[in-house]
Amino acid sequence: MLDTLLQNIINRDFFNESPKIVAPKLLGKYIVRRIDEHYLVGKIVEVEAYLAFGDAAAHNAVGKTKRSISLFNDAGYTYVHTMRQYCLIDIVTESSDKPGSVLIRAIEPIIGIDKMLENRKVQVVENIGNGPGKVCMAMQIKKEHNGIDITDVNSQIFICNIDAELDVDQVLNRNRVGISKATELLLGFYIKNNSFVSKLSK
DNA sequence: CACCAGATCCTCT
DNA sequence: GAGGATCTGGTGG
Repeated sequence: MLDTLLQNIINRDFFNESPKIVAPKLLGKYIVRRIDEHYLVGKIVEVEAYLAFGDAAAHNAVGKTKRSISLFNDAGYTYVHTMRQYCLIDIVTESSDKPGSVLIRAIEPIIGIDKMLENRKVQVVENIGNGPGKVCMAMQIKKEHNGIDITDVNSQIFICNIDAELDVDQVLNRNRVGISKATELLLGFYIKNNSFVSKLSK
């Protein structure tokens, strides 16, 4: 399976659309984290779109700053930032003059499950990656991975596609989680009946 | 320089 | 379901 993944890396064109288009397309794709010679892989089961313009919850809302500068890269680069003591990872969409992105909120562990359980210090597989901070802890994604090219097989992080497209009725839509601005926008997307999607705390 | 909100998570009740 | 841990960047004085 790993070999098949490595032969099916998603190219930049896939990400070169608006975040609200890219977000649902990313569901069911595989995020691969290479650490030296071994791999951690998770299926993306929940994402959120953050728009390039007019989105008060997006980190680009106040323009280009030290924190948000990676959002102004071209499509297919990472935007890793810290939220309190945790890291979160986005994929940048569209071209550099349109700083939108898609947050990876949850993964279903596929390869390297024992290592990810250890990274997360948990016993239950469902608790490995059901939250954006948990995804980064499980896959050992840190600030140093900000601004890297996820369409390059030589990168430490890239994204692959080996499954058929999800049926539209398998994708559900909801408000974004954990924000206080622009809460009315339905820019959260997740796979229906998937037990690895993050819980709503409220 | 000080303050404070924030795309979170964990440990209790 | 509530509250605390913990920390960095953005903003204003």
